[in-house]
Amino acid sequence: MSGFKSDLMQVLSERGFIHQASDAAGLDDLAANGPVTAYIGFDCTAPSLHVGSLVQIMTLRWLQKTGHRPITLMGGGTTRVGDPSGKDESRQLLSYEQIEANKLSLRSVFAKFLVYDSGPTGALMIDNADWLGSLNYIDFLRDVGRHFSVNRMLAMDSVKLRLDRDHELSFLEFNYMVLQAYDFVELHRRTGCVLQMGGSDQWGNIVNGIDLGRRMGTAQLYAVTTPLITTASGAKMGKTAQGAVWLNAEMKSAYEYWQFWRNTEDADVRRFLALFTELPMPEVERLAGLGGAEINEAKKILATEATALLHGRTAADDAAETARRTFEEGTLGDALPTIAISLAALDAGVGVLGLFVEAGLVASNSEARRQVRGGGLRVNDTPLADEKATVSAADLVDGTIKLSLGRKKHVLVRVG
RNA sequence: GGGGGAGUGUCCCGAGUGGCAAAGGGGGCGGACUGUAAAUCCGCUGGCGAACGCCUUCGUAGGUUCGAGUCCUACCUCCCCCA
Repeated sequence: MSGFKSDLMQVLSERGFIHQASDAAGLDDLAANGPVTAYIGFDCTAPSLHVGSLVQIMTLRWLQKTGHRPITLMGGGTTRVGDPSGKDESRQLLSYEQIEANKLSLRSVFAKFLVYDSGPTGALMIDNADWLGSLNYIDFLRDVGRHFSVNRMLAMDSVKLRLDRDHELSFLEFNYMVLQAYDFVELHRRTGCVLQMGGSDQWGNIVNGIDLGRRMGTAQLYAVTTPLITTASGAKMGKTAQGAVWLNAEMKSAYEYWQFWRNTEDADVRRFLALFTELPMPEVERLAGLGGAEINEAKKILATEATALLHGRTAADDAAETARRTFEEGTLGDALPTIAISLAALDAGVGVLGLFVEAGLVASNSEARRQVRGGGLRVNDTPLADEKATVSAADLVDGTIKLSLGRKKHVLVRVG
């Protein structure tokens, strides 16, 4: 597995980032001899990235740390077309305004993981709308389109999936791979970029880019894909009941993010420590080797380290401390989610069902009712037996009321 | 253009003789057991309501009927066969 000369390939391979590589030895040589410029493309289909994209971001981070230059390519252009890879139905087209809004919202996250400056390894943020938006159709077909064989395109997994299942693949989407391939060539011309990385579902698209590059006379280009991260139980990473585990702080607090990692399955601890923290590998091995209940210590470290990368060390420590107080001492931590309620309303008495809805712990009064019947709701750690109950100022403990759904989710109510 | 088939609880897949808030899975949430894990077992899984109950829901819009997911008409979308 190891035996790489370059720090880049050595690190990526030993930490489990590499799923496939087009010419690992060639890339290793290149990376050992000087800075390599590499990019990963990001769709602008949502206002935030979620943990599913974290592998890609970490890949770029390691790339930069080992002395190379990362490019985050925003798919401002390609998102207008829509990537059919891995989807068996086409998505709703997003409006240009939506795409722009998403793009702006995504940017902030990258700056936490990468250093953007003008130095030789300074990261670049580029938008493929810069060139895709102004393409001339005829010129594009003559220059780029002639290098694509429809025969081969039809054999691509992303296309075949749709055809085999009799699902529609629009001509629009059929062009996606052409545009992405062209991106690679264009980025090579503009920045000397020779490596494209991405999730394993992007393999076909990336290799197409390499191919197009050869036909259009670029230098040798390279591909590396990362494994699709699923939990040991087979579930896709990043989706929870509350929705995706978002990276933007306003959509997922540091505390909730910490909790997400804290609840990692035992069998995933080693893999996740390697992928989502920067702890040295010997330390990762030591932590992953902890048996029985001790593995919980490793999970806490995983949670704190992963949270620190995204939200900063202070917020991570704070989240860890809040969790410790909440779960190990049974007291309250100050990073728990909080809602405010007016003193007047409290004096009048507030129905518990509505309060749990307001706290965001349940979606509706009906759901709250059901949870009460199932014994899932607690006020100040006392199981709620009566759905008609109200809370008042008398329930304040040190100025707060603690609402809980299940063992793990807590929201504090404060007067304000 | 002609003929045939399909669209179901807005998470997904899927049964459904005119009485249906609609079978069954998966997923999710909660409970028990644990280590804030996994596995297992149990409960819940449209909204409002303290409650009898009321409202909304089966591609869309009309119609027949005491009553429509189910029957009729038109339309939309998709699939298959023929041209």
